[in-house]
Amino acid sequence: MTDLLKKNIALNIALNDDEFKRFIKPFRVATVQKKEYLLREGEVCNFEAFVNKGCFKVYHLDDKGVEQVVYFAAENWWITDIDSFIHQTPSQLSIQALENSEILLIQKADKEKLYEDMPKVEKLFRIMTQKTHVALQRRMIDTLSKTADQRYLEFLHRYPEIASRLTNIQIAAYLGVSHEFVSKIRKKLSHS
Amino acid sequence: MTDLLKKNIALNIALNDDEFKRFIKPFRVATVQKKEYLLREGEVCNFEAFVNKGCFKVYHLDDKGVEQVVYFAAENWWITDIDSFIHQTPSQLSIQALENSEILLIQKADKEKLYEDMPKVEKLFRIMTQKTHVALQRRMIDTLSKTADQRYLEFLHRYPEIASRLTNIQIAAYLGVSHEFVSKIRKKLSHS
DNA sequence: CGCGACGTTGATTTGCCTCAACGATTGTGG
DNA sequence: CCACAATCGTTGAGGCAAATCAACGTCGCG
Repeated sequence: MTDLLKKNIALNIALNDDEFKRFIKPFRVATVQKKEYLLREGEVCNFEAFVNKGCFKVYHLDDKGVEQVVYFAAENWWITDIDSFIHQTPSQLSIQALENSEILLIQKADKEKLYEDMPKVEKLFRIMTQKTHVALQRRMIDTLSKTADQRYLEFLHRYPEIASRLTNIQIAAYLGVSHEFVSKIRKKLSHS
Repeated sequence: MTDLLKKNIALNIALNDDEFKRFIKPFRVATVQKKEYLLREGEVCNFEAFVNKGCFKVYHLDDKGVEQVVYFAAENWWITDIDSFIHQTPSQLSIQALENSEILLIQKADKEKLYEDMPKVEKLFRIMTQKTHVALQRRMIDTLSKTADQRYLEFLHRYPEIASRLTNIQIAAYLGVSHEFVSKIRKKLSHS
């Protein structure tokens, strides 16, 4: 149940068995059905979660009702609306399951207790946030400088195992283009 | 010399005078002339810096030689290439002074010593990275969903004191549009 | 003064959107 | 298990946002 999380953490810091036990204690397992929401726009996000199984989209709706996907989270990813979580303000994002999923949930208060009790955890989340930030910075540069064709290929290449589980519509909402145009990109790429 | 930094830190954590003294010790003052580089693409970034005076751009050059500005940093901002800094790999970014500037520099090794000696510093930089990440996430959403006109206005509104010190060309490189188009946006906005 | 960086404007082109129609696939209730 | 609805994918026509290219005026600075 917690093996995947243990491996995930080991990528960033070393915890012995006892430390991991203390770390894992405040987490609760939850199952989420496809199309269910973990968070809806306007709610305050008071959790962080690790995806054990399944897939989620974290997205924003603009004034016209168009979706922008901030990120997808499949196995081995963490999900939260970091803005709402930190400031405890109403979320501008929604989080929805794209498949029947299983997650490990921790509440904000419990996470802060972990920070206090285990300095290593402070370090762990600092490193995780830094890595996420680096990835977003790269995506920002790509979005500013590359065409939709290039970004589509880039996305397939970087997240092949996630991309294969997504619809064109979902990928389009990540790239910031219409799904019709994604369809045309695929056609162009297929015979070339 | 270090007053601005002291205030900057106080926004995120509380340090007493002794703690601040220990914190500030590894920092060195440096002056950087306009157009000088703090970091060039391909170099490894082994510093982090706090801007006391002046202004910098952190940017990437794409294959065609077009600039994308990742962010501007004026007084009270921190600068580093976080990717290169963390992984100690060649930087894909450059950092250049846009004005004669003064900064407080800390080397990577010294920063890591601070993390070890002062757990509060670990927390400080975790919070700072989180805030930066939230801002970048918002910018990502805007870039995906809004027109250049809207993003131009948004930029002026969010960073008025920085925007007024920048050329059209620099703002264009931040928005991801041509500088000619920024000129046309300004014209349109001026008589409306 | 003269040069280089910046800003403006117009003509043309291109990337991508919008709308609409239709086929394919998936899901669901009877 | 099938029928039918809903969702998804494809394709085309037309339009708009923004790029590109080119020309020219302005400003600051060595």
